[in-house]
Amino acid sequence: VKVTKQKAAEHRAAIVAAAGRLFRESGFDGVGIAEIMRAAGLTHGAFYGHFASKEALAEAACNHGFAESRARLAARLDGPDGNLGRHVESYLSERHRDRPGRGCPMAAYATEIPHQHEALQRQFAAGVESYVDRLAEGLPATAENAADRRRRAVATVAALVGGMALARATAQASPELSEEILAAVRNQMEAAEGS
Amino acid sequence: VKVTKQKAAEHRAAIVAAAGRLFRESGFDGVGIAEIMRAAGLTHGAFYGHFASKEALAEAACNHGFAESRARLAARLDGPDGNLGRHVESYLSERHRDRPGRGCPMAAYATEIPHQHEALQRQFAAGVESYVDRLAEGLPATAENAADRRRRAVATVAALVGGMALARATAQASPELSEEILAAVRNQMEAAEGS
DNA sequence: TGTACATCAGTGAACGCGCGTTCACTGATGTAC
DNA sequence: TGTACATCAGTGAACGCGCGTTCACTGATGTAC
Repeated sequence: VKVTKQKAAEHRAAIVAAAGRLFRESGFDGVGIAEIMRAAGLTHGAFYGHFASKEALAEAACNHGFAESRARLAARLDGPDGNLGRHVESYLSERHRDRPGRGCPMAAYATEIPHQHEALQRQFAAGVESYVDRLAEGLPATAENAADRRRRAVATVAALVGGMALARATAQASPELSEEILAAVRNQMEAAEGS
Repeated sequence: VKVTKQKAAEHRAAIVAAAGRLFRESGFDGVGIAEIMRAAGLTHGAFYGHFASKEALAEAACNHGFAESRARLAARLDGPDGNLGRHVESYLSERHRDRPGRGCPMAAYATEIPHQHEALQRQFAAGVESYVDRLAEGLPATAENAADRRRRAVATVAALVGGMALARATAQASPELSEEILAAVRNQMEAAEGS
């Protein structure tokens, strides 16, 4: 059942996309190859024609997720009347909270990364680095120097990721607390930007 | 091989303690019953005399971890010259980063919680709630009203948890980035407290 | 206080299921002529 | 341009391992007399 080279390439992309979504929704260890392949419209046997292992797929999916995430960040910072506040609003939204499969890889993976293999940890660290870089670029250029902007970018990312991770962790058991977390971090970011 | 009722109670406590450490180090799905029981000095067969399931143990371990964590928080806020800054320093330390097994359950578990069973999600949410409550109590009482203090407490927890989770996730692959994250969040908290 | 016996915490083998991975096979693709 | 054939993406059964859970058994505990 050989298929066109183009079809095969599309299949590979579909596998990465499905894995990216499912891994973010259920964790690396919470989804199996069979489920991912089903979501990609194939059977599990075809998997090893595209990737050497589940680990290799996790790396590709992580990488792809960060690329998407950076693109969204860039669009919000650079778009018409784009700015940091706009990004904060959509990052700390209920929509983002409730759709982890399409959201930030940091908020989805953070606490699992230390338990994963080294190559994936490197992918993740590179993703964080690139995300911070992009955010630092987008910060309003005030009198502060580059090092200060970088510090602010890092601290902002930490607050966003922590807020989203906790909002998701509490969403089911305590929707009020979850909402409160999102609002409190949004509020804090506004205050910090104002100062 | 029946043992004293007291011994049995000690065994149960040892199981919870071992589970609390191992779950925080490797995640709920990253450690098996056998490993936990070995760490507690017993064999795996004895487990079901103490707990109904691995899920039930996870709940007990989560609960216990939050209790420890709250006690530490209270000690740092109330102790001699204790204050928020003191807590921030030790929370965002390399020592805390490198010993997740004895550290904050939120920073250890946050992104795994949504994939776990409902009872555990409730335990976790209750733990977050109690941690926030305790921190809000410890905030310097300025002119701001109770709602403002609560918001600040929530935002502070989010920044601490996000910072620690990201510092851990990047520690292996990029120690510089990991250290930078801890420093940036510490810096931001000082600035916020100063204002 | 001493003795007989029921209780029950702990042991270790075994079960069953899920999941990552392998493999023999299929049949469409794309190339050599 | 048409035909024969090697290639190789995809299929689905099967393997092997780890892990949560069960169970028959052991022997010390603690209770009834």
